[in-house]
Amino acid sequence: MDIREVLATNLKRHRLAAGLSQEELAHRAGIDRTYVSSLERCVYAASIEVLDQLATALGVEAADLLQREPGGGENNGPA
Amino acid sequence: MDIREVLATNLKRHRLAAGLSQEELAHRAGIDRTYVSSLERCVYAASIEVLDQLATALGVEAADLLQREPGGGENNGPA
DNA sequence: CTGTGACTCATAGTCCGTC
DNA sequence: CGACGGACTATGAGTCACA
Repeated sequence: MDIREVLATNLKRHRLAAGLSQEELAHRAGIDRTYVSSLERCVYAASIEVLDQLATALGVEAADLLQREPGGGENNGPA
Repeated sequence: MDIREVLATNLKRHRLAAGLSQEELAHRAGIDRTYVSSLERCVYAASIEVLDQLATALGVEAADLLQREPGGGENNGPA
């Protein structure tokens, strides 16, 4: 599982949990609306700088946005 | 406190804890020798992709490298 | 409100050599 | 082994128009 997906998933989860639209989050984080969209669609591997901005705008820690889900991208074996 | 400093500090701490040189870590993470040096000197704001590579090479989670130190750049709140 | 292609600019990331 | 500068390439960062 790419780290981008982890970020995209967590970003969306936290954004929805905060009851914000992509536009609202983008506005709060001081970044472009379409950029947030791109991040949630794994178009980019964000730098830690925007990661920090996003986290602050969501009221969480940067590390929270990189927390991998136990069972989310679970791999059932090659068989 | 810049997020870069947090990364630089944690990166160095974990690298030393693992008993690795910058060269060794760079080799294990599959990234450039001088890049690790630059990261520890806050020259760049790494993307989450290299962050993940570094974390894996160190045997920790990407989120661990972004964990802020309580007491380092402590801010007493906006109030 | 959100996804997407296209585009420009900045910088992340590599390679090389030196101290 | 680690800091450092330069040149280069790949990709992230930021913005617009349209569906």
